[in-house]
Amino acid sequence: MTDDLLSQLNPPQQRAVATLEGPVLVLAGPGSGKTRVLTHRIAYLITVAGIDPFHILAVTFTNKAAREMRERLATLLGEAVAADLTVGTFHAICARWLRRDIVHLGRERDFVIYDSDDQERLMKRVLRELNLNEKQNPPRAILSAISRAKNELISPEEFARAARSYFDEIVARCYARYQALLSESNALDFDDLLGETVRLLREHPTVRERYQERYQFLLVDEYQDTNRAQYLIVRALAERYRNLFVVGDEAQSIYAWRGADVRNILQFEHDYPDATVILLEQNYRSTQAILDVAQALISVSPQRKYDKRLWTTNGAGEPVILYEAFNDEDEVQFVIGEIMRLIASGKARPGDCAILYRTNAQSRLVEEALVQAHLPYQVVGGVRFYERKEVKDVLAYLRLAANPYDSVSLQRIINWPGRGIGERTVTELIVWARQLGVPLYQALSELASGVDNPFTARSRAALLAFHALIADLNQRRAALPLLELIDFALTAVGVKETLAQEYDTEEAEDRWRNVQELRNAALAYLHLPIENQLAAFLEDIALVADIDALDRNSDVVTCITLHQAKGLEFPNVFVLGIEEGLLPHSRSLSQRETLEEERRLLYVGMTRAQHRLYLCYAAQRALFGRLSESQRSRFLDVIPPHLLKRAGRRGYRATPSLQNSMFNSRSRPRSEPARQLSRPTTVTFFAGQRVRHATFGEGIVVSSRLIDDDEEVTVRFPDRERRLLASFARLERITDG
DNA sequence: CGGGCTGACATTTTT
DNA sequence: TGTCAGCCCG
Repeated sequence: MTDDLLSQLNPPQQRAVATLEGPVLVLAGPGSGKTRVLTHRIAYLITVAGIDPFHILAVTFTNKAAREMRERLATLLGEAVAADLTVGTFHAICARWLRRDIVHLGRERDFVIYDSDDQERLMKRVLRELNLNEKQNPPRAILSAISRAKNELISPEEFARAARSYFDEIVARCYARYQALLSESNALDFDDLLGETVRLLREHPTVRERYQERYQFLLVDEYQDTNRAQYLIVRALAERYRNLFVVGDEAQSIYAWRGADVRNILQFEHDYPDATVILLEQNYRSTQAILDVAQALISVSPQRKYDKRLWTTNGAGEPVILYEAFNDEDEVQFVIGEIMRLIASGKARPGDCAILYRTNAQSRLVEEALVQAHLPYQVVGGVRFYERKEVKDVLAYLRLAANPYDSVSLQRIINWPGRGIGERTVTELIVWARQLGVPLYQALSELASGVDNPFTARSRAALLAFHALIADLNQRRAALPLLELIDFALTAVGVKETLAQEYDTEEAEDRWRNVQELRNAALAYLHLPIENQLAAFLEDIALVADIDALDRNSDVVTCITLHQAKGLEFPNVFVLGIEEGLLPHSRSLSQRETLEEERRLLYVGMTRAQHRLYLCYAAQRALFGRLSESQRSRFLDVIPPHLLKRAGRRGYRATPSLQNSMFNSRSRPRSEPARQLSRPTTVTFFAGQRVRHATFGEGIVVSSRLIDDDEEVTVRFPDRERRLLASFARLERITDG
């Protein structure tokens, strides 16, 4: 067994697996087998060092990774051993710990977890209460400021003290009220799961020691993407035994925008001077051609403390293709055509292909084209199942059954289905509850007991009926198995009838199917004790990520954002929209750090590819359904041309309109002149476009093709069709309006 | 109170 | 392109 575990590994991997004690930092380049190292190390700890799996904690970046790791270990060591390990994401692990120990912080263990939609609803309520305008104070912006504060463990009071700007003052007031309402609702948001855990470990030495004793061996994956709170959790746990094993790659740090701090990994050696540092540089995933391109891109990155040099024995492989498209439609058509070609020639199956993009919005066009081509596919992300309205509405009832103080859920369905409680009445209820200083649900209870209240008899009756419904659900929770509870709720609420009434037949059926799917998901929880079923169900739903649903076993094309693609690999990878403003994204251009993160994002995308990598960009792209010109990304300009094989509209460069060229020259910093490859300038036309010719007048473009470095455009003029060379004809585009 | 219409406006990435 | 807030009317 021991020999087995090490014999399949290269020397640095072996060191990483066999260095059992003390802090270890593994810098693992993409495709260098870090997952294998992690699982083998755990197996080694258990079988060779005789460590009880009970004492091992492994933190992964996604639930899916956790599940896969546990499965692999079950194969290596058996189900029973794997079951004793603690494996999960920071959020899932913290949620579990808090269920057990949050009482030490003076809170209830049946808390609900608020997702970003819940957070936004709560923040809107806060703004209304504080008489703040939603337009001037966007809830999302305020929430993101609060999230940043929470990641740094800054309390509302501290935030208020440090506030310097007007915006910070606003945020400070919102933060305080937001936190009060969360607590009143017996709810935690994502950041609280981490922050409250830090507080628990900090403020309660006996609890901290208990966890330190339990988790004597710690493993943390994707360490470059941990935030301050996660760093503190790890530090607190590792304090005693110092058996801390972290794996990461600074070049793949892509989550600074949500609080990840790359300094955590860069300063590991400072935090733990006795750390063993291991570099994994042999790549087992990609061809040399792919690595060369990726290396060219990342070598320009300024901050690289650990300069890994990836190498492989895989051979050169096929050249990386750069496709220059007329527009986004053309780009997608090329990708589909290429996938079909690969499949037809037996070089690939649909499941070997992945289409990567920067923003979810780009997936629409891709999806449409895949449908048209009859290619099977899956889109990761986009409209999430558990965020669909009908699903969240039903969930709101279940959440109230678990915790009636959940005010966001209560407000969500207090009038769904319509039961005569309008906006006016809801506002009145909120104001009244605040006067009484109690959560909304308790205000309803007060109402039932007949105290003085501001409601009309009609409103009061409606509110009481609603209160009775929730109280009933809440009572049945303890006695009913989850499935029966759900069925009871669906019937009592009249969900099916409500959907039938709200939507036309087809959509109502669609939505009802989604509700049924939610019900099916509950089947997995029936083996638990009845009193735990609902809580476990709700918690898992709150913490699932899109990527968790990714199915690598089905033979379908995967469409996915660059962020979600981290950690995955595919034989054939297509990266779309490598254009200024999209990748790098326009929101990242103003700061060096955010811009560099975009570079790493593309690096992550490129290094997902095993055999074939296609890089694509388009000269025109529909944005909000409006056509706009784009320029190839600066990231492409640092790749030596000989590493790329160009395809498509070769030599194309957009002829910017006057407005565009003004915009471009202004938006590009003077200190950084535009890097341009020397390419002939041509003009691009596409079918259907209206054009004007000095002699022939107005016409419509029928088709267009490239001849050498010029473009032949066929245009139908009033008299007849003519073929023109774009460089001579001086065709003028006619734009409507 | 509820339904329907319109116009404004927004999109980065996600546990 | 799609969503959502705000307005009007029954």
